Amino acid sequence: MSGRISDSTVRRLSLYLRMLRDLERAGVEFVSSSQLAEPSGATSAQVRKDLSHFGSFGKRGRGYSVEGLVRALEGILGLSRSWRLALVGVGKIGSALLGYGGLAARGFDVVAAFDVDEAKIGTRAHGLRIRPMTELRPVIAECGAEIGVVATPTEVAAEIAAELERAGVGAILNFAPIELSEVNGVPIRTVDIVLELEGLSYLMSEAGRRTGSDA
Amino acid sequence: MSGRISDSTVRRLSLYLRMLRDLERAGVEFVSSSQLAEPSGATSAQVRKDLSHFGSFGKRGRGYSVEGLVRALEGILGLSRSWRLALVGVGKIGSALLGYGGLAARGFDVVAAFDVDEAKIGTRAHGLRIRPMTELRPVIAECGAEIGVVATPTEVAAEIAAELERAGVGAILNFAPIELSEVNGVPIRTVDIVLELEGLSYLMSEAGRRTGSDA
DNA sequence: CCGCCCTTGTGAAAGGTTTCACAAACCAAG
DNA sequence: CTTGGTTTGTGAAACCTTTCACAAGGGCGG
Ligand SMILES: NC(=O)c1ccc[n+]([C@@H]2O[C@H](COP(=O)([O-])OP(=O)(O)OC[C@H]3O[C@@H](n4cnc5c(N)ncnc54)[C@H](O)[C@@H]3O)[C@@H](O)[C@H]2O)c1
Ligand SMILES: NC(=O)c1ccc[n+]([C@@H]2O[C@H](COP(=O)([O-])OP(=O)(O)OC[C@H]3O[C@@H](n4cnc5c(N)ncnc54)[C@H](O)[C@@H]3O)[C@@H](O)[C@H]2O)c1
Repeated sequence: MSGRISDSTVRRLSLYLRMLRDLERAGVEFVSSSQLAEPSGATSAQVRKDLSHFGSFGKRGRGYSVEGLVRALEGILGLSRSWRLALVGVGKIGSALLGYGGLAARGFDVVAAFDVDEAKIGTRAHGLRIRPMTELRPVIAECGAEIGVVATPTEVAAEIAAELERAGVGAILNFAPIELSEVNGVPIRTVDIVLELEGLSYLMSEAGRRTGSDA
Repeated sequence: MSGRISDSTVRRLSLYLRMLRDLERAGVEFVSSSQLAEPSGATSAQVRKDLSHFGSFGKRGRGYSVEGLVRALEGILGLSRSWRLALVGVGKIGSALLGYGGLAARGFDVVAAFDVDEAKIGTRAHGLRIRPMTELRPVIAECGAEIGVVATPTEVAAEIAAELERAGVGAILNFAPIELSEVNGVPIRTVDIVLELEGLSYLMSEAGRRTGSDA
């Protein structure tokens, strides 16, 4: 039980949790691994294997208690608490995030926002005052933000990530299309839209080549 | 050579291409697999293996011609042409995308935008007229958009994706936090920010548990 | 209490990806 | 032309993830 857990397992656990919360809201009491598998495109064996890394949560013949498994997964994923985010770069993507209710709804609260643009500093975006970069360290220390969000132009993204790490965040979410290397064990996840589009481009080209050259 | 190529290989090919384009702009003529590996966090062996699925592009003892490999990867990834995107849902995320120069710069042009909101229909966002949903099919057919982008509320995301597919797009990029199942071989990539944050939550909790319980 | 049906938890097998390690190839210098 | 230094391309090995398949356990009706 519980060695090093793969990224894809963690991903799926999040998806299971989503479904379980829906089931809980709907008043369902028990769920089987195969029902749980469906929405995430996994198999029932995979659900059981994923869970087995962390313990034994089901009742044979009966399935999993929805409520019990929700609590268990929240514990495993660290979602029984809420997390505080510090956003750097209140441009197009940064503003979209500030206005996105889906974050707070799932326990991710943006508690501070920073920018270099003098015109933006001091103004409010979605109820949050935009602060100058000079306040990054003290404010992050004070409000105890655990996750830093990089939404600045690509050229400065690496520098901002380093700055956030020095300011004490425990993880970074990056929107700049650049591979940031994690330092000091601070994990970094990059949301790279262009990379996703290029993946789709490959698949479409591949499909075209196959149908085009077969005959 | 060339069986089914894994997702992670395609991902890395995109990253290699990015670096190669920078090198080309900088006037570098040759590059070795180890130089190419660095920025994407891969190993030189991985670079060579990735490329070997598609052919033989290097010169032993010398490395890869930057220009040659750029062209080769553009061909493989389908990036020697540009792609047309149709955006559905011009809200916070949709607007951010419309204003994002990084898409067009990399050959992804948003050529049509759709919404149900009467207040938005007819207005222009970043030079593009926002169209009613009734025009989805004819306009996509007419302008030949290959990629559909779903930026609507989660509740309607699946329906919109199906609509896009019926309208004839060859791939879908989805921003709603829901796992959409691909139909008719139309690939779907979901950008799920909350899932990324939950992955970070897991890693931070895990780190806490390890340092917390060890002694 | 018994027997039946159902579903879990999990070793073992299969399948896939990454790393290793080295022969083959290329260039440049002498 | 030969030698030496360098880097590719690639089977084989190591590693990791997913799938298989079944014994073990639990509930329920009789
Ligand atoms: N807009 C999108 O839809 C989109 C999509 C994918 C990726 N991205 C990426 O996200 C990042 C931001 O994109 P955007 O479109 O929001 O850009 P933007 O120009 O709208 O916003 C960038 C913001 O960062 C601020 N900034 C610049 N330098 C800074 C610094 N050194 N410190 C702090 N703040 C600084 C700017 O003042 C601005 O407010 C870019 O890397 C972009 O490639 C954007
Ligand atoms: N805002 C963010 O930063 C953010 C981040 C991650 C994910 N998302 C996801 O992206 C999606 C859009 O989020 P948003 O913040 O832009 O929301 P939003 O409410 O700002 O925009 C949604 C837009 O979709 C339009 N719309 C609604 N129903 C429609 C329909 N049936 N057909 C066509 N258009 C329709 C609305 O009129 C609106 O313009 C949501 O699924 C959200 O969960 C948003």
